[in-house]
Amino acid sequence: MFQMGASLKDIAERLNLSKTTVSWVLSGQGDAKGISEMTQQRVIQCAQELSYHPNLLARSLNTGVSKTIGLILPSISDSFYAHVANEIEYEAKKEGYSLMIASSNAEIERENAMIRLFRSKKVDGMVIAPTKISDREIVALANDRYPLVLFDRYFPDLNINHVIIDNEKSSSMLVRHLVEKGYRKIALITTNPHLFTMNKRREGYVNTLSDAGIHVDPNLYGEVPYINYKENIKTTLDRIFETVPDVDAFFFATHILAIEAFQYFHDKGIDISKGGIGLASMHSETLFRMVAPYIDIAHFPVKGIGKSTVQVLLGQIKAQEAGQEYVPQEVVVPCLLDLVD
Amino acid sequence: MFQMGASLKDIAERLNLSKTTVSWVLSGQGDAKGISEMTQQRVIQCAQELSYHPNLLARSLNTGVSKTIGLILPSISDSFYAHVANEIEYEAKKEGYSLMIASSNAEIERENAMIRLFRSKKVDGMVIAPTKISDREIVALANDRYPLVLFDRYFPDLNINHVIIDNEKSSSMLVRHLVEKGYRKIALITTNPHLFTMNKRREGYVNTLSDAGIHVDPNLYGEVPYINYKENIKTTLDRIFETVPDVDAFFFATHILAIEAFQYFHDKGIDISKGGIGLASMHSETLFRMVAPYIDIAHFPVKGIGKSTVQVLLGQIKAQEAGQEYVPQEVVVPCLLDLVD
DNA sequence: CTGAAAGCGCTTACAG
DNA sequence: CTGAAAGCGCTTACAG
Repeated sequence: MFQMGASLKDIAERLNLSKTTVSWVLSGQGDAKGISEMTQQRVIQCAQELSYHPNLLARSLNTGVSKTIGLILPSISDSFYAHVANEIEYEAKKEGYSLMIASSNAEIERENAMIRLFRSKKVDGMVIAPTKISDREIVALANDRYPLVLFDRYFPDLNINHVIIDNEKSSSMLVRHLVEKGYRKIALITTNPHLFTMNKRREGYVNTLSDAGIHVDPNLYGEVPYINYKENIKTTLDRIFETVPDVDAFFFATHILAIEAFQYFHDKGIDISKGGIGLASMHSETLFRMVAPYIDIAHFPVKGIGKSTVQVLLGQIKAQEAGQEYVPQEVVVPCLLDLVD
Repeated sequence: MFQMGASLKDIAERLNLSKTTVSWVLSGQGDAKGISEMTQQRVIQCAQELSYHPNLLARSLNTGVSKTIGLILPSISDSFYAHVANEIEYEAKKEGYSLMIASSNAEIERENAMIRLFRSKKVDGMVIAPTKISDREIVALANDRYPLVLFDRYFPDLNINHVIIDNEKSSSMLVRHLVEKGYRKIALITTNPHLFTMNKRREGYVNTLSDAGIHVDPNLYGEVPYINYKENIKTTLDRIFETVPDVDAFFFATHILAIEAFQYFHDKGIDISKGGIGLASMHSETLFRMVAPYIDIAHFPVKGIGKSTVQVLLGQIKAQEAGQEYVPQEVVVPCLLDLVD
């Protein structure tokens, strides 16, 4: 070890006071407990001299509250998750909570391991963007009433807090706008269709086309496995262009697919800087607009997701601290539509 | 509180064993301590039934080791920092460490507060991308021999671990390549010049031009204050085009400036998709290449930075655990050059 | 106005 | 092969 640092006891001994007294003044209860002004001064003084840092582990062990929340994401570097993480950290900090963060790499056993670890580290609650439909440790958390909120993805049949976006509505709006602009052969490019989220986006697409009396051509549907999607998307697009040569628009169920498609179009000499081909995407990235000036975008509300997520989590923590029965919540945060004519 | 969960004591009582015995088998020392096979089975069995989660706070309090490292970044959502964070988390996890993360928003008092908090939370060490030249709490950490490594920016006069990139060399290479391609009026766009990092990049630029016998025109130098850089860069570029109308190339000391410049060029009708104007940038982002196919890039080695950073940190932790004197290290990770002819 | 004591859940000499 | 006891650094009734 390097320097272990001074403890309450050190200060108490040095000042010939009890640990109790020192603890009280250092935790701001000096006046409340009626500690004399002078004693308080001496304590504060001494704490500074010894450069006292309270041991929050000891406090947490005692109080059962760690003032820490655990965040588990498929990846920290993905720009969507990174932005949400940033918001969560900001909101948590405002309420006096720190953040432990871990990525699951979309591997279920990693996710499970991280959940167990965070439980053992006694985080007060967790925010998780889950990897798979339902799962052992998440179910265990829920059963034990461990404060928990899911986002991005969730399990319709599990009664757990979750904050999601208005998947169906936003994709409906995007597709409707493409239709309004005159596009008729609109391809849907999506991934991991077992995800509830992706399904909802697909429903939005299908329903909107049906409502508009447009045939939903299965040949215009492309499903790109998440693993190796950068390669797989090329095959998918090739196939669509082959089977439906007059495809006139593309709707990407998530921005990472759009990015790869841009590259594909570029390589194929398909110009997307003009308004020719119709484009729409759920979420975007830096420079999206410059590459595809006419793309319609439903921006994920990262701020709203981060904020709701923390609010809901703290709501559960506080309710349970107060011994109340807690009813899990669903929060739907609308996307910000960015449509171009 | 929700469920407090079972403790060693609960298991011990239930099995009529001592906490010692239970602790030993659950921490894998069963065989070493010669606990009978049967007892071990019973303990493990019971732990499962009670769904025992060891309280790592208690362990840490006892052992003085939290197996946690603290990471402080200007921003979690910035793509460079997010990628480094991802690597750090990965490397740390491999070694059994968890990550606490906080953003300083490039505000010095936030940074200080987070350092104090992490000290109190007893992280075993910290990785910081500091905000300002030198600083109270960082100096305090160094004085107390607290395991610490700085990255991205650092203080030449403080003897602290740091991992940085080959700023001067990489910018030299970029500028030299522009010169080789025939550009002569190369503007340098930089920010926060008080940063050691930015200075080095500027030196690379200046030296390379001088060596090539090219006049270093102060009018070609643009310094964009970090605060509100998205607005400020426009003024800067306007000024350069005014004073040096035949400027033929731009070297951006960091990618975020390049991104804004792309927008500026686009708005001004300056086409960068052809090879006309010379471009170079330290680091890049998604879609960079599509927007500016001919830009020369020195990619920041996020993997290398993440890896070195935890290696060095763990090196210090282990050395000090072993009671050895530790000498702070400097690690320079080279950028990956991506030059286009 | 201040203190002695118990306890949070672990680990680890020490003892048998 | 197993246990009693002290201690990590805090907080918090309880007592005076």
